[in-house]
Amino acid sequence: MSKVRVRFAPSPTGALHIGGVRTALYNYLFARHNGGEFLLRIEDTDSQRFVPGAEEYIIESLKWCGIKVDEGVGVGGPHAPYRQSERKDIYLKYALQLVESGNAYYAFDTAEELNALRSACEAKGETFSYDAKSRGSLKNSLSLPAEEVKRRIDAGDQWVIRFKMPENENVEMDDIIRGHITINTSTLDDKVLYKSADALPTYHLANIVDDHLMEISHVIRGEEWLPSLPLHFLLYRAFGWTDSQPLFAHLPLLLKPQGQGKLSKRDGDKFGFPVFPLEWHAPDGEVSMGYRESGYLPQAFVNMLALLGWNPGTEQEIFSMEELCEQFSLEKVSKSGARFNAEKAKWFNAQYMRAASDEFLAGLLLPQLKEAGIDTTAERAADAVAIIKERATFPKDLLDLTIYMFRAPESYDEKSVNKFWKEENVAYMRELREIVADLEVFEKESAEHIVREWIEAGQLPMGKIMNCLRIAIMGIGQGPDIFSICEFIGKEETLRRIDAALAKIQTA
RNA sequence: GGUCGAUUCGUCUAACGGUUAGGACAAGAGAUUCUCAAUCUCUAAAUAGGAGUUCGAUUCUCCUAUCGACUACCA
Repeated sequence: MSKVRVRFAPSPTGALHIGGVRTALYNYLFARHNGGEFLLRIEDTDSQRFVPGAEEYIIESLKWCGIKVDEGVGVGGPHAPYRQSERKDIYLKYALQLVESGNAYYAFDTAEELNALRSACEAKGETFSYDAKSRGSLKNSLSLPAEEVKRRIDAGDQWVIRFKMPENENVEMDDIIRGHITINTSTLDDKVLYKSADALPTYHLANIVDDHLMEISHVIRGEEWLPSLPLHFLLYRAFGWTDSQPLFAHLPLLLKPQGQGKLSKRDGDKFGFPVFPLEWHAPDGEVSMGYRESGYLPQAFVNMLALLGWNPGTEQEIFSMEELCEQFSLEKVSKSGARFNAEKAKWFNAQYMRAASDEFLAGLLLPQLKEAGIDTTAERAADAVAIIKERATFPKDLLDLTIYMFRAPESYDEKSVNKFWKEENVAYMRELREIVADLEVFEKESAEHIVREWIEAGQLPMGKIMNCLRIAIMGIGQGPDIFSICEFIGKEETLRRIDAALAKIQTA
């Protein structure tokens, strides 16, 4: 097999949604798995829909995900340029080649004329199609005399080049994911390949020409392209490139979490969770949230996305990018569309949070502490994080989970106080304060041992005492092991907080 | 409407014609703990329907239903 070369070829018409990111990811994984190359090509042949900033957004998204581009926009390469708008000069030649070989023709019908025909047909309950049946009665180089065609072109009339779809021919195609597909050309129309108005090709032509020129070996793209696969097969044949034609794999679509239809860019964040990898500022001022800004770790995001439509057939769920590269195969991609589960996405993030090193998490916590007016060292932050990291789903949870380790409570949770801070318990707290004060070694294990002995010896109410201690130290009724926190804040601070609680809280 | 595609627990999915149809998220119950999470254990939960092929069908074929994509001088 020739070298594996795949491409991700988005159109810069807005932010890349997670379906697009998944397509890029699968292309990347396939390339890595096969020792091949991953290219990024920008398909900006629609000048009408171009959105400023979209290309930068795409590049930044891939970077954040850890998807490295080997060749293409942003990195260059032997087939540069990789932006189709910068390649516009090369497409006309290929379009004309098709006209000369009889596979395409000039058409002069205006958009208005065609729209009128469409509405007229619709009114009759029919569908207009520019095809073998209708092309003879429309304005094109097949129906018009040669002089007329020449005159129109010379006069600067606007024209397009359309593919001349063969009549009643079965196109036999193979798709790596979907298997064998047969389509009869009679159901297809004469697609526009090139338009003189902006001297730009349409997707179909540009795509085939560039994939050929860039020596693409596999086209891995969304299922929405399946209906145009026969056209693409026929284009390869018309150009005489069948032998070097890439293999195709059409990925199942990502569906809207609620309602119906495929996920789209316009879905923004109306579902209460992001559909974009990064926060997106649309030109109209609308801001949509991103996975990055919502606190997802890129590894968790990639892991979650990889499993949406693919799995290796084992029960493994947590994969590093390296493992994904190693195990990915198109044969294991499922055929049906996937609706994804926001809860599971959170679960993945929590898994990566708890697996992260204390130092890494401390790096996330430190700025939050600073914001809260707390100055501490990276070591202290790492120690704090070690105590609570399996309780965090997102980086932003870290502050709430550790704040009481750096700052004595300013108020005490009313509900907990009412439940536990009773006269008899407060008496125990006074005793406990003295036991703590007498401790020579202030360390979790030994302190806990001594306190427990005291409780057991006096057959005291363990739960009540511990909860009161928790209220005094943390101000709230829940959290991690209380002795770990006491050890963290130290003996002096522990005593200070107990004294403060004793002085400040009214008995319930 | 037409063409194509898809259909396994609520969701993501596993099971190269032979399994008590497996796992994960979510849900429920229990264990554990000083509390809350986490963790562990358990429970409930699915082959869209109907024909056929076969000794045997989640798996192959056909029909129906449902869902989806496409049906632009958009990608």
